[in-house]
Amino acid sequence: MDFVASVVSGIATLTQTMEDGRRQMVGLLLPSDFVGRPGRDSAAYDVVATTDLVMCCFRKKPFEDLMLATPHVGQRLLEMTLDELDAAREWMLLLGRKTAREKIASLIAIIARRDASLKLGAGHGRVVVDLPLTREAMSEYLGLTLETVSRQISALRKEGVIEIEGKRHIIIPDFDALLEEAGDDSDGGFLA
Amino acid sequence: MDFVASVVSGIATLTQTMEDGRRQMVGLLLPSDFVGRPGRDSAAYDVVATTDLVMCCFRKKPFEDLMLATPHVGQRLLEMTLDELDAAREWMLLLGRKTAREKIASLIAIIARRDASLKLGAGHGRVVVDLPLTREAMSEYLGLTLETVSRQISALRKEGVIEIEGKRHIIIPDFDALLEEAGDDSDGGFLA
DNA sequence: CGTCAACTTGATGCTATTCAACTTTGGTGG
DNA sequence: CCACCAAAGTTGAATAGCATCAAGTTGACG
Repeated sequence: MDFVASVVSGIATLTQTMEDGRRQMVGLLLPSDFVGRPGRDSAAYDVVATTDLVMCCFRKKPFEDLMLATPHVGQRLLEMTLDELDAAREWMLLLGRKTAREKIASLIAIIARRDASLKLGAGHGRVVVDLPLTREAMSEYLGLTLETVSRQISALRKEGVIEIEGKRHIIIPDFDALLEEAGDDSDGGFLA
Repeated sequence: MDFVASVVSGIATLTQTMEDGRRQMVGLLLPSDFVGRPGRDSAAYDVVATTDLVMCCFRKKPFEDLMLATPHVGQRLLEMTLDELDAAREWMLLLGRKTAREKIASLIAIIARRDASLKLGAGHGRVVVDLPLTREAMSEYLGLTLETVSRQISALRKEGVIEIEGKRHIIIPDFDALLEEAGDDSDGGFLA
């Protein structure tokens, strides 16, 4: 990787893979997210585009020069990295302690919040989301199998926590009810 | 938190807690690690000292001024944060995809590496470690119950992967064999 | 209209949790 | 010095929850 980049549109994922093929997503790159590390030529993760993707790329060397020249840029990058670290820690709580059901509810809430923060207007009532991920990608995000993901989504649907149109289009009649299922304490920080 | 700080000696943990009391460790602070975030007055995590602890503290405001004055400091802090992010991602793989046995082996390996990197001389043969954590703290690190931690440690002992003296003192007769149990691909990056 | 990928659903088994009893260790005061 | 106690750790039995294996179903596209 000789580049650093910023996601303009589309979605990419960062995943780690074990020798025997087990995979865990460790980063979900949505528009406005930053990729790559100045200062190291890492390649420890697979970066995979899951949709058509437009990224704004910079060669690493000139970018590093820019950082030295304008401390403001480095400042901003540190802030973004700290936000990512916070998100990673929230994610660790999810992976280590939440049930399959809570994991699914959390993921839907995270995605809903992410694209509410773009489209403006959070709202606690009726919310509509398009899942940008396949069931398999969700399972890699959540540390589950894709079958369990499918089952839990069905369960949430049957109990009226979510409604589904097609395969990816989700309607959340009551966002607070979803958060309840996610096990997050109410209104929880707008991290991711 | 009006401070930022650096751990001098002793050990502290960063944990998140759910309403119902489930806890997940999200940071293990060993000597040389940095705590706190310039730019935000976070308090989303519990910071708990698990041993006697000496930290080198700075009031946040002057520290931020220092960062603006000397870009080098910000630079270094960004590097450290990116390292932490890498460690967090490794940790996510552990939480999401590893078995209880692999988790335990991984934790022992991580700790062994951490204090080998201080004491110098990695070595692949016989290694000795003192676990700085209780079984409960380990279970919070690994996303397991303390009973499972205890059982898996016993299992590794019975199979000769590790030897135990007292409760915390561990001898690793063959470090590579331990790594094998950890499921990490051989020699895996020296991240944590 | 056939095909393929994504998804759903069912049956079964295994891993880690839960609940519970017990053992070991280190520290404290009689 | 040692008996006692609490904290830490171990071990067992039963159970729950998720994984695995195995068919199906749906929907988009050629």
